[in-house]
Amino acid sequence: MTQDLPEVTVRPPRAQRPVRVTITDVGAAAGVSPATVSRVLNGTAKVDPALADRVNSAVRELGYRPNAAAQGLARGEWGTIGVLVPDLSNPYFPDVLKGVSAVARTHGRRMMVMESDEDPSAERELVEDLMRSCDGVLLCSPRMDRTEIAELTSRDHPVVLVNRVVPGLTIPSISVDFVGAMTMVCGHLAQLGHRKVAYLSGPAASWANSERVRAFDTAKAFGLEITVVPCGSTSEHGYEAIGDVLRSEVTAVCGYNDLITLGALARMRELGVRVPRDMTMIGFDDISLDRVTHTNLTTVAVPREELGRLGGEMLERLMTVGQDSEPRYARMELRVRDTSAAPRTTPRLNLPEQ
Amino acid sequence: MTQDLPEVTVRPPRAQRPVRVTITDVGAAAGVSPATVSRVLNGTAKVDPALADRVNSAVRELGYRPNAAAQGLARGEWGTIGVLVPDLSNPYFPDVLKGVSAVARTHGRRMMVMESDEDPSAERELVEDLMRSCDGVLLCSPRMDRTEIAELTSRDHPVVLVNRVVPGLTIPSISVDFVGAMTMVCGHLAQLGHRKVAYLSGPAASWANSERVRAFDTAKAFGLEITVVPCGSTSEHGYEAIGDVLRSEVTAVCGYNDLITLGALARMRELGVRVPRDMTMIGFDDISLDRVTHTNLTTVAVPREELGRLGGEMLERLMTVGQDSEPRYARMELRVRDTSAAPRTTPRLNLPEQ
DNA sequence: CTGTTAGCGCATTCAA
DNA sequence: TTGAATGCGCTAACAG
Repeated sequence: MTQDLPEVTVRPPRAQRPVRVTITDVGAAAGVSPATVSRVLNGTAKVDPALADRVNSAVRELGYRPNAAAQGLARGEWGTIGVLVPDLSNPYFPDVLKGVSAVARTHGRRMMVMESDEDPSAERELVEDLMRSCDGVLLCSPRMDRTEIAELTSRDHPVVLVNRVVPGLTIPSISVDFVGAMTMVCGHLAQLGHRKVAYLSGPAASWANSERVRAFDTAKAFGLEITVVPCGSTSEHGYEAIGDVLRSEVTAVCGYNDLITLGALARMRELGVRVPRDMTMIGFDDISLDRVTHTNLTTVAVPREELGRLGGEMLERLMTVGQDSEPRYARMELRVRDTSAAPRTTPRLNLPEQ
Repeated sequence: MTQDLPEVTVRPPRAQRPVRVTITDVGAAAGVSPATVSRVLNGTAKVDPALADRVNSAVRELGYRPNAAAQGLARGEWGTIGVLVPDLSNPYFPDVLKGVSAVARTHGRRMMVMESDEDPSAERELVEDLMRSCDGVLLCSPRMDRTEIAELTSRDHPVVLVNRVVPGLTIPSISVDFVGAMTMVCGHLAQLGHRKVAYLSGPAASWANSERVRAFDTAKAFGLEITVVPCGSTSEHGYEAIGDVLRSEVTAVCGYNDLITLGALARMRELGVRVPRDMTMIGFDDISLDRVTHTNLTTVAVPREELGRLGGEMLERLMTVGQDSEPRYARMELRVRDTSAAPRTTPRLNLPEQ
């Protein structure tokens, strides 16, 4: 030997991979066939209690855990559902996820989560990925257009839409009547005596946003004049967007969601605009941040966790029974609180725009 | 025929299951072997461009998507990482998830999410489930005790701890120096002249909480007297818990997190206690709700998304290189803003407790 | 460069 | 009741 070096000089840093204990190992240890182990573990068939005991001990001793991929392959089911959301930072979606997660576990399923980062063009690939790894998919507030949704749902893979309804397509969906909700808001404003209102709109690709906007046509009939201001989805967006609005003659501002409205509110306070004396502010979603913001925001309550639960249930039904359910709507509710009031001055007559 | 009923009277509502297009189907359609299809899809080996084209067309026409379970089984890898969090409603965790999700996709992995609902006894099973369906697992703020962590990580399955360090065990972890952070807070308070401070503590099983508490021993040496008040993790908890505190002589309140502190703050405002004039309030995490709350909270900034990213990276390394990395710490920072000030009155001398 | 073969770990036939 | 055999869909090692 030239050196004292051991035979194997370089041991490549082996990746930490589980030493797989298989069902065969368990069978061997318990002195039974793998099939019996499977039966004991799944309760698929009656097994001699004595054998069952031996199997169970072996399982415990070896720390055996069935390989989910193998089970999935053999059963033709992954035991997993997928959820796509636009943005995890938006408190709206974690609440939905919470609901989904709960029902998923109830049905013994795992939950895969993907985030599109508000990028419609990213959704397609993510959904495809979910489809090939999950038994069913929940699309939360998908930003893609109806053509893409139609295509994605045409492959017969269970899909449920949350927060989106695609007219003309019979896709199971659970949503909120956004038009109705925003109409209620407009009614509230009209009754208070508001005439000119600004709407801080949501993400461009958001269906929930365009639905809200649709409500304004009706509102017009009631004498409400609504200016749509491009905004976004975060409090920052609201904070930034409100500047121009203040230079207009509006007496009330509705935000696409609570975050936007609260952001705008913060800016207004900085500028000395008092709410609701000088300006009525209305949110959407009811993120129940009251305790945190000390702002009793007038808003529309959307049952986010329930949306998740109901969506999960629909998906479950779709996967097991294969029933095509109708679009459903969760209850929502206008919560009139402290940020809406009659405009201080009688609203001026509509002057011709210059 | 007795009736006009069709032959098959009752078609049992077949569950909607994907018609599985397999790699063999694609091969057949393209006139090549399944292996070749696999090769062009994975770029595993050089393939005649002509064949590749035919394969690609076939894939497109048939709408083929590889079965993730089968791939996982064949490759011995699921292409999935799992994340366990205590509570999705706590804005802290979605932010971490966002970071994890981002790096996961970077490495072509999917993300499985589970929630323990702050129940330490639920974690065990969830982690087991994650382990048998994911290549690696990220435990975020696990509530279980160190024994259980030790056991769970002893099976050689890649696990990374986020927001938790287990002394004595060499488990890769990414966390924040909570003791140091809280010590900075205490120093800040001491320098302002505070003597008696209340701490609204976090979830009982939270390690991050007990670490924060540990800092108070040091603080004692600097003359700070800190009362630990059981609280929780939500703004509601803070709102409820602050009542008793106000009846004591403390001049400053620290919360386990921003939510608690803001909840307490809301209650104090209701009661006419002015901040920071009458009371100094300090949070933790820096949930950057400023825009929303219009409260410039003095707090400790914790880089949540970065924690997720770094945790994900560590896990990735662990899975591929198998390198046992040291516990790492993310940078945090005391952000002194508008809710902390010197106590209005000179703090009274320490009177003997009665 | 390509096709054939042999598992991956499990559930589920089918016999015994 | 139990064991042996088969296949889920795919990748990888092997020949050609």
